[in-house]
Amino acid sequence: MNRLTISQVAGAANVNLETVKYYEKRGLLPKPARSESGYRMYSTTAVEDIRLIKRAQDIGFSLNEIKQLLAVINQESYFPAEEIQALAIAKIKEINEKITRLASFKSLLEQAVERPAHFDPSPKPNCPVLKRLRKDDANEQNDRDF
Amino acid sequence: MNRLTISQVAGAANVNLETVKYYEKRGLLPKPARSESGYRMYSTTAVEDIRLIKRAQDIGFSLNEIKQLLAVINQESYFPAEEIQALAIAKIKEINEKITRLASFKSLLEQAVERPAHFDPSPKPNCPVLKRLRKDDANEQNDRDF
DNA sequence: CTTGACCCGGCACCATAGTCCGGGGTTTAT
DNA sequence: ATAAACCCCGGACTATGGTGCCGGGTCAAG
Repeated sequence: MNRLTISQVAGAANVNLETVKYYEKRGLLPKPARSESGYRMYSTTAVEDIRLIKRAQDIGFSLNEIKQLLAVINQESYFPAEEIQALAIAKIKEINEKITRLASFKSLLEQAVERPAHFDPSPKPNCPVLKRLRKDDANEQNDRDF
Repeated sequence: MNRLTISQVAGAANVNLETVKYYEKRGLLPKPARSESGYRMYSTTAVEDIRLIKRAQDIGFSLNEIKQLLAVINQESYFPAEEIQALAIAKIKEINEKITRLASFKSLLEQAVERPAHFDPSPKPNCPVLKRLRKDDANEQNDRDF
């Protein structure tokens, strides 16, 4: 309850002021109290809320997903507990997969770094790392929705 | 060298045909050989290329970043080895950070799952998990570029 | 040899996630 | 009490990553 203005919140969360409004419009941030003259008044928790959203986003969730996830996290679910439960579990699974992918991509890059291109400036079309990478990558056929 | 058509490649990689063209246009996929009549002819490696792109993307890299990363990975660098080295190292660091974020977000969700909302259907505004989450989240102030 | 499925290039269109702008009030520091 | 700085809302604009559509050529099966 620190009566922050929108620009203070935006500044503290390191986002554009418009982004704060945008998240409000999208329903990711609760509608803040208003001053007599109509100015938005925030408490410091709003800053943390935004930071959480940004983290979730950075991790690869869309704003809609984050909205759902927030409902799960603070149990503001208007639909059955089992559903949100299932949602959370699905997301956890997704996160695990993502971690796996990150790890393998990372080792890919590490290999590339360890074997620098100092020698052999002419690019071989079939370097072993590329092949390896492709093999690593070939299994696990996730069905995306395009 | 299996002489795949674009739709076969797209089908195998589970993306839209237009996406394949798009990646080519963006320089993420090498320009394929053409048949006499101008049809694109792919080898099976194109499928793996696309899958790799999709994975990298899923992990949070933009197409431009992926383009650079691909250059690093298959050493098609037209710029100094140290630079691509540095790029790769920076990306590895990024990946590590992302893994950390994923892990903490995951444990957040796990907590929410473990403590289902069966009891107390009225949403408390200040549930302990939310607070916890916010605290977890409060440190580490990464400076984004908005 | 025709018909349906496929491909070409180019351009239009879409969703997501912001970001900016402008006209008009408000607050604050001088 | 007045300028500078801040806020309001609505709408336009941007970038990214595709996706759709179209007229026209091509390929393969019947």
